[in-house]
Amino acid sequence: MIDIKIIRQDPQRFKQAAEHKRMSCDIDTLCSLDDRRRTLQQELDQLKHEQNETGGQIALYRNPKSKFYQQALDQGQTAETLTAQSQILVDQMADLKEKAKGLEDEFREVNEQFEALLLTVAQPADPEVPLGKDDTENVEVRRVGDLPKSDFEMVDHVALMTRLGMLDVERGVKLAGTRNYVLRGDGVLLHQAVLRLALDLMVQRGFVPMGVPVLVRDEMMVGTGYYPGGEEQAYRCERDQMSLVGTAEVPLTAMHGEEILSEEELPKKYVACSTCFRREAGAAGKDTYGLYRIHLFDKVEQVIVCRNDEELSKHHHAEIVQNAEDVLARLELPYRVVNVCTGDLGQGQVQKFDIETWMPSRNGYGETHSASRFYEYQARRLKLRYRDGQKKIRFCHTLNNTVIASPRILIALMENHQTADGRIRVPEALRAYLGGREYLGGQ
RNA sequence: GGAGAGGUGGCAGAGUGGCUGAAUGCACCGGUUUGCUAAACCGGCAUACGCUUUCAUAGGCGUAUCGAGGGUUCGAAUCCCUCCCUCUCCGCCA
Repeated sequence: MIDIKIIRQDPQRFKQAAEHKRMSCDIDTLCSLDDRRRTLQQELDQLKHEQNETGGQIALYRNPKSKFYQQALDQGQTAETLTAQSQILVDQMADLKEKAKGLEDEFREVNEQFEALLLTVAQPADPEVPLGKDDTENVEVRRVGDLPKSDFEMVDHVALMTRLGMLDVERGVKLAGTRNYVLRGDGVLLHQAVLRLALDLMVQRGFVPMGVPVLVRDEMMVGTGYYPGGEEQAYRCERDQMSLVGTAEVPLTAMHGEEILSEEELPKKYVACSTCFRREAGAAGKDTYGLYRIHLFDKVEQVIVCRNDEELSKHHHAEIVQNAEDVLARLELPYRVVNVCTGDLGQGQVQKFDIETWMPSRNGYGETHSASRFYEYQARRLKLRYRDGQKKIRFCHTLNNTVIASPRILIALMENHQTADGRIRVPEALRAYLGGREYLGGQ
């Protein structure tokens, strides 16, 4: 969410931001609603003030405990005469209330519209973000690692894993429909090994490991920017007004919502491994094969909550990208980092770097990581604040990135590390998590 | 799921209709005193929004907020209703 005061100062900037992100937002209507809202509030405050004053005076005449009341009695007034005098004020009060009623209704309505619209204002992208309409215009930042070269016919992950008894797509679909799967045997062990490797690395780097709810109140979805707008992508439990999260970013970021942290405890660095649920609505027919686009997966996610300082945010952004790259290095996988263009940015994101890992079966790089920084966009929605050195209350900045998401990463892992004899070479760093095995399959 | 208890400021804890944005204590910040530390004493100390003074820091005024929403009343932390949450006991259960 953007501060309305900043929008008011430079509406043009936000119109353009929405345009670049290919989103629609009626800034003009928002501003006129804001004007109306403020006028109404002033009038209402004034009326309320008069009511409070009048109420206070009535209290003098009607409250036997007040000094005024006692003095009046001493001066020969009776309870009856005092009550009679107060009646004039009570009548005045009725007038005031009558006037306020209409204003209140209008205020409520205007304010509701205003708040709903404010939630849809896009955060302007960083100047470093390339202009572009969609993911085809993302800009490659760097490529790391050599692509595998083989003198044999490479097989895709589904064939490999099925043959090795690691994956059963058919039964996954029988159980839960398309985009579902059953992992088995080494598939499960490898999946867990990769997650654990990622988690351990993050803990080593000072991130606090967390176990968080994956079914959360809708306000957390709103607070992190997924709602309104993303309802179709989430499994929502209407009965309970709760949603299954598509990423642990949601609970990790929202965890300190409504709080005022102290500056010394920042930055908060969290890592959580959680199950992620995605409906993939609107993706029908896209990436239907294999483990690429599935409804349920596990992901180790990193979240940083830091001071309200753009340079600092950028610094942490680089840090969380590096963390992910280091995981891929340990898995000995070739990847590239892309600077995501404006048209492919989310509403609240200032900048996003995707990491795409080489997937031989796609003959290309496939997105495996996504690192975003939000500045105070999420924090403002979540009321996630801290007290700075001057004791001023400020909104935090938030950032997040994937550390590893599996089974998607298994596509790259299986395919890149397959051998001529149909086995899978286990990268050095992963062996400790697989009982020291150097290969999966064979024997 | 059944029965009961309860939700007040950073924390503890008063407050059952007006003088209560809220006693008191602790914590915290500033000051005085003091070889140092501690103690003692004095002062300050919620959040949000709007208006306003100012170059700005920082003020001033107003409104709202005692879990949330609605109601009764001239007036609600206080009375009534609904919901949410926490705790205790019982039942069930990974």
